[in-house]
Amino acid sequence: MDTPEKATQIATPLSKFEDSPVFNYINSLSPIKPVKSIPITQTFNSLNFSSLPSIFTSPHVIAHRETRFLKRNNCSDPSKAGSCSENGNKVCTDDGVAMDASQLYDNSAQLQENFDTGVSIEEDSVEPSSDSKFVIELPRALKYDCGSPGCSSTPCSVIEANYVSEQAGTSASVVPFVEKDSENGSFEDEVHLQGASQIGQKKEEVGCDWESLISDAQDLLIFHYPNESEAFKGLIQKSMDPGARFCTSLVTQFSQNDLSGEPELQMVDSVGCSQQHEMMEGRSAQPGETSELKEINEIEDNLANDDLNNCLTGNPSEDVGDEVGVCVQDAFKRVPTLHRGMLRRCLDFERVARRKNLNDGSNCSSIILQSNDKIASEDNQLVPLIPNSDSPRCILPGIGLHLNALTLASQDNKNFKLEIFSRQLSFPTSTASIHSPESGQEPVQESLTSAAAEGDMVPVDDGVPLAEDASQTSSYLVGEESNLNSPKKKRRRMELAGESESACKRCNCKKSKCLKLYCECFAAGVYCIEPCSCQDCFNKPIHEDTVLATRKQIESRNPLAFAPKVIRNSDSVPEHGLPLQDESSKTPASARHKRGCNCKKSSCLKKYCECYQGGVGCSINCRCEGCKNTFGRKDGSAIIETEAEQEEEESEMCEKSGVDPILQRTEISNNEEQNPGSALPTTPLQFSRPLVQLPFSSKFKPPRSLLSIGSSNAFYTGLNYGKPSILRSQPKFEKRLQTAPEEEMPEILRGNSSPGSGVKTVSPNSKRVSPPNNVLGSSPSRRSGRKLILQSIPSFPSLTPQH
DNA sequence: GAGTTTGAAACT
DNA sequence: CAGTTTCAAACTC
Repeated sequence: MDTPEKATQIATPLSKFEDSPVFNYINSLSPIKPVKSIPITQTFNSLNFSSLPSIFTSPHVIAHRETRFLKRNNCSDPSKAGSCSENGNKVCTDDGVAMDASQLYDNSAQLQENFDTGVSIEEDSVEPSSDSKFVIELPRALKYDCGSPGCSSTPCSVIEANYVSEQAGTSASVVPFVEKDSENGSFEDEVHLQGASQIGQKKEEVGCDWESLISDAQDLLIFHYPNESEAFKGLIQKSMDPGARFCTSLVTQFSQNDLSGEPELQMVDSVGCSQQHEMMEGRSAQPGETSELKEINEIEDNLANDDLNNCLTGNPSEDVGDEVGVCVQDAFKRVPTLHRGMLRRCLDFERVARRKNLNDGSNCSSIILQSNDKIASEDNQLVPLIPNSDSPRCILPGIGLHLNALTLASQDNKNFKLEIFSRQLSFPTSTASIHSPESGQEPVQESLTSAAAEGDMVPVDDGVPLAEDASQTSSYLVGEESNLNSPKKKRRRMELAGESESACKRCNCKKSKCLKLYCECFAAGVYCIEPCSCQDCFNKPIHEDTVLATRKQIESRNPLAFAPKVIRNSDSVPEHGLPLQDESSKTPASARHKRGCNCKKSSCLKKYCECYQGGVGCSINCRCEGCKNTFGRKDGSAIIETEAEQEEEESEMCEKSGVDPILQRTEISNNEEQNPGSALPTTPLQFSRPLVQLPFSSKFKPPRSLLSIGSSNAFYTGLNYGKPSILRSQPKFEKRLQTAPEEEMPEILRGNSSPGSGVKTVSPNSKRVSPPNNVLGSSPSRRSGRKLILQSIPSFPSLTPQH
């Protein structure tokens, strides 16, 4: 449905757009004329698209944001992607209409990321309906015009056109956004009307774009990170594709505060402009979302900045894209050059490799290519790539950072955020969408959230255990921020602070050389830093090659080794649209440990238990004994966590009171069993969780691309999901679920040892296993499990259709 | 801070 | 795949 409609839509929007005086004006300005995108993009978009949503949704609460990030990133990415990978060509080649979406898409891997970003953006613009699109485009044009004077409208226009086409292609994929877009559309319309006069708004928009850019830039930074400032510089200045430059410039601006703030970057003009345009487009495309994304990006940026500051006083590399910075400068000024810190910690080993590649050729492209290579092995991987790219930076750092930033965000950051928000606020719907973090913006967020109401809004579960993501992110922050002397203290502090504590990963390895998963830093995909008490540490940039090689080895053994251990459902749920579940998703229970724990003595009540440590409940995948995980017991399938949790709690209560825990457990197990099976299918959440886990846990290896990504654990999961089709990320889930569990589900539920068994119920809990069989048929007494199951079965199909 | 416990990771 | 060993975090004192 997407493609055809998109095409038509695109055409309409364009036509409309063209009709608009603004468009005409832009056209006059820009030498290049807008080219309609190629259908091919759609495929990418679709792919990316679907993947993104699913990915984001499921893994972590943050995932939503991430997804948005991705989207945002997409927006920005497009520019980046364009600049970086092929995009670089695009962006750079303003002249040559580098914009070719097709080119961008050409690189599948690149496409994934790019697509994701681009798609989301495009989708927004396109999907929203011709009107929305139309509106979006116009704003873009305006933005471009206003935003980058030097760049002149022309590039922008071209870009826009390209985007439009692309968007059209992608639009289908991003269904969800469409609605928003539609909303935005009205808003945008206004913008258009105001258009010319709205330069100030443009700035704001630009700021948003910048934000997106920044986020992108962060990504870039991350990529470059290994190289550190030099890498940045090199990437930015040298190879930097326009897009990359753009991003980098943004980043640098952030980092450096731009303070100098001079719009030096004329070089960027064409390119930069194009990038900006792209960025702008991204924004324009998704006014609301973009704004959100921007906010997120900003947050990330802030976080990154903070982190960087904390971690490194290091200098960001040089600023390249001052131009962009100029517009954005205001907002970004605050951002110091924290990137480095981020970079340090965030190491994406892969990225490092990418950087190398990038250095060789086009930075971005090379990076993408690498990822692609890895990913290439697996079709879906492309999608993963995106996540990966994001994940490392965005997810781990980004997300965590965001969260942290929100909470920790310096006043400056807050101000910046506030500004952004205010700006966004100007945009009715779009602004609402903004997720911004909690920090100062809460009020706004609330309003926004109410408006958006979606998972995205659901900010992160900072408080609770986001599991790795959060931990990682936090870790980064923490690591940088708190350079506590003793790791233990630090850790404890972290713990005290919250789960994020885990984020700061400081290792104390003595024999592993920090090259094994024993090392938390290595496992998290970050380099060891001073705070670490490790001995003979090889997990340092100096030993980058060794680290990468080791990482590859480990990944070869277990592609998911570096994937996030905890998978969150929340994202997926929202998409599906189950409200209740959404909430449940918020709960820790919603998330599940990828592999599950194997606790025998800790009762899953101590940090020995990875599930507990990750702040998630135990799942079917767990083989723990005497599980008392307060976040959710095994049986309590994540699915209906809320209920399950309640039940669990009740059971616990009973236990405490003297009731047989075992009995309860059995019940629970039944539920779990039921849930597992049901969970997958039934509610989005349910299935999302199980799905997520199942695929990985059960299948495990699927997603290699993710692996390649490495650090991007969270993303990883998302990636997997993402692969499928654009919209279908969920569907994919379903498919996967279906493929794995789902199809089996019925049997499993009924006959198979356990639904979970499908996945893994496995031996440990033979107890549970037996019940499952009965579960469906037999008893089901209470449990929501049945309901879930029943629902689940039907729901599965229904879910897809809904989409 | 040292020692113990614990469970994941790695190895066989 | 199962069992054992290694390892480092988590925990206790």
